[in-house]
Amino acid sequence: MSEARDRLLSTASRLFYAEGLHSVGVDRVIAEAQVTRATLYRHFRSKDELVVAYLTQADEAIRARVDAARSEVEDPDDLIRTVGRSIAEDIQGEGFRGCAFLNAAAEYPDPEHVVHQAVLKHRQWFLATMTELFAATGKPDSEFAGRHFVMLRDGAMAAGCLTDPAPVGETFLRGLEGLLTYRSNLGSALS
Amino acid sequence: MSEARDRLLSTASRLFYAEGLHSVGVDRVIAEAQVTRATLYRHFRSKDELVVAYLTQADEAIRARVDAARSEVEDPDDLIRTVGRSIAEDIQGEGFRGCAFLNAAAEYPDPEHVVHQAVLKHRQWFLATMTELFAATGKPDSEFAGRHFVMLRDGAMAAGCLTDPAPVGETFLRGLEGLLTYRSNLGSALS
DNA sequence: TGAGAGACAGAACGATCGTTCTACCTGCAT
DNA sequence: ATGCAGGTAGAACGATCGTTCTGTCTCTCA
Repeated sequence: MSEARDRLLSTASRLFYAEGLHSVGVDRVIAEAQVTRATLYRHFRSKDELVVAYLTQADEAIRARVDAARSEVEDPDDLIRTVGRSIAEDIQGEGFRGCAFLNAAAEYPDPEHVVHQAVLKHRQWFLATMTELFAATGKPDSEFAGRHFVMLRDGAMAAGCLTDPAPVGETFLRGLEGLLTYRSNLGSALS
Repeated sequence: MSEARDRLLSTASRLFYAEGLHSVGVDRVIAEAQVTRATLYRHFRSKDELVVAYLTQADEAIRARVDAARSEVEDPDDLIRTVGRSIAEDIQGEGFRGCAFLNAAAEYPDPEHVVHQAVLKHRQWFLATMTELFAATGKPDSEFAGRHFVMLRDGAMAAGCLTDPAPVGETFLRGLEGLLTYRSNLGSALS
């Protein structure tokens, strides 16, 4: 859409992710985006809506990456590994500050709040998607595997910005490999 | 110490944990603790210090629980299971709102900030302690096992307040059992 | 040519933030 | 008896919060 809107959203995303949602006020955003207050409120009804737009953008970026991996990798196990490696790379990347959604949920604990609900929506999609990927391996109990994967991911994302990210990424990938190995010894799903 | 200080700290803990650090102002705290502003600032130099006191109290409570388990359970594997069950119970408990430390880190990303450092201190202790417990099993690679345990815990704590806690707790305990099984098939540590 | 949308500038709103202040009262220890 | 620590009460500080407002200027498209 508008060029000012893009600058607004990308600036807000950068600041929100790096410094937190409540810590960054609209004054900071409009100053660094070089936009006036009126412009912000023309494109976003409120700060909450700006936060939701930030999370929506992050959600779409992740979906796009998973979809890309899906179309590039055929083998179900390798596809899961690809997603896992992508996560491990994120953790090691410059300026990594944890999961944008987990951080947002920590700041907006009220389940009724729009921001909190945006987090839930993303997480529901991600869990369902990972469960699908595990189901595609033909092994049983993909529900548990999906939850296990997400749990490892959440832990890795949370710890990755609190300690040296290298061993965190390594532990995550090794844990994932353990899960895949465990499942490789299972019989095929009956249903 | 003082009776007003206790009321202050317990009220602050309840509000901070339930609603977040930045969302709860000092006005809320003093109102619900039925204490005046001057009383708060007699006992705590600033709000930051009150937050640190809240985290310190939580840290001590967790250390006490681990120490209690340590003196009650002899078998190393069972001791780890006991700590794991304690975490799973927390997640299922009334009013669970995630890990107080992970939530605090999300709100205070600056590594130099006293609150952030209180989080790091607690996590260093916890990781070191769990690594010790795994080392006590006599199996090798306790470093990885400790990191793996903490990663599962972090993921479980993060997800436990975002979805139905029952399957989260189940997944966590099943993942932990998988880790213990994997290690039971390892040879004894050489060093 | 003229209308309307989008961005500009900037003042101002009431509310809340964390913090400091003066002043008075009480209970306990020296 | 005196002093002081710890509590009460309440006003006030400057700063920042998110939001709304009145204007003006500049494009684009009918």
